[in-house]
Amino acid sequence: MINMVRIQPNIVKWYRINGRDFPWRHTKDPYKIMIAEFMLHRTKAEQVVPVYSKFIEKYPCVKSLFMAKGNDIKKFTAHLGLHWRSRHFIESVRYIIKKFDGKFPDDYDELRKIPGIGEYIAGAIMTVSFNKPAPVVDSNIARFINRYYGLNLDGELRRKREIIRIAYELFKYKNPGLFLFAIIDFTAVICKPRIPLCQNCPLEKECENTEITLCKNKITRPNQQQKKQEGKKYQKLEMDSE
DNA sequence: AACGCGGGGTC
DNA sequence: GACCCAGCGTT
Repeated sequence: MINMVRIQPNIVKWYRINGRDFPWRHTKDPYKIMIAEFMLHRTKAEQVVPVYSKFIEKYPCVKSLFMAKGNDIKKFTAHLGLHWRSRHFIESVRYIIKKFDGKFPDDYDELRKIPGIGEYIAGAIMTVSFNKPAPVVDSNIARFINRYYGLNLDGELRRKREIIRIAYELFKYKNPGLFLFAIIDFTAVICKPRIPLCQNCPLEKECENTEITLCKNKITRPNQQQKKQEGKKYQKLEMDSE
């Protein structure tokens, strides 16, 4: 059996104190979430902020983007790389207008049919915009699940059945959209790819990561100085009692 | 299941 | 230099 009683409240609690703030976190509008996620595709969030803000200013809704010229849209993605993504901005709203009369469906499988929307973005819209659980798995969430439950899987973690199943269970939280933002920041700052800050982790006690002992003994020891400096910014949290 | 994509930052 | 980033479409 999977133990996940305290995971979400603790990650959310950590997030309320230490989380990052981004403009797309102040809306539930599925259009804006979609635009943000298109831009965040393999791209650092900090890099997306100015581009997103200007884009939403110019194209605040589905219809305004539908009327836009392709060349004008390309100017926005020019500084983000992966230029083929500009197709998504154009074709997604065409599809939404044609098939859904401009209104986003609150259904995972229907969202998946929109050009440019894959499993992750469909899940993000379901949780953030519609407050419904979905199996949202990005590379960070996959890494967290693999570590915390000591699964020791390797390869393409995001597509492993077991990881997707656990992610779905995790997102059956009362506020799945909030949990998404929280776990994204938590995995970016604490349970990060290299040298996770285990000593600042509110979940350390119940974490079954075998990688951690390896990390503590071998990898992080030469970097104690670095870890201490980073650790100062984040208070260790007590476990939730609920 | 594996691969390419890209500018921009970090280590 | 090597590696990573709120993934997706293609093969």
